[in-house]
Amino acid sequence: MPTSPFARDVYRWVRRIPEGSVSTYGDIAALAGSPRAARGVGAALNALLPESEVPWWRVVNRKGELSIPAELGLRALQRTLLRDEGVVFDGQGRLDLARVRWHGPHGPGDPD
DNA sequence: AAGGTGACTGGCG
DNA sequence: TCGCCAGCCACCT
Repeated sequence: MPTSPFARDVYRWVRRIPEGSVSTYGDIAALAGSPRAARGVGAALNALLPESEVPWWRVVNRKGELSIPAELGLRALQRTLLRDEGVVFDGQGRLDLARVRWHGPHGPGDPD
């Protein structure tokens, strides 16, 4: 349910993140055409939450951490969903972006 | 319709 | 790397 053209593009790109991979707010913002709208990506994802078909849990911050607020157990849910896809967290609750980061539509394995 | 908020980031010490 | 800070910008009153 895109409420705006921007949100529609955000969902569109997030849907392309492969299972077992993640992307960052900044990367999605860039793909959506607004490189500086990383916060906007968060706002767009926040507007859909509960059981959307959009894999919002595959979006993390630039440090490989979960930015979603811990309240409502959403943080734990995201961690669980990612773990179930095989995404590994290190001892500091972060994931190795160099290894699980999705390289976009032109990256290996996802030619456009 | 104007102003506040925040699931962000890059730059700098 | 880490913490802090000031832009940024889409969302929601």
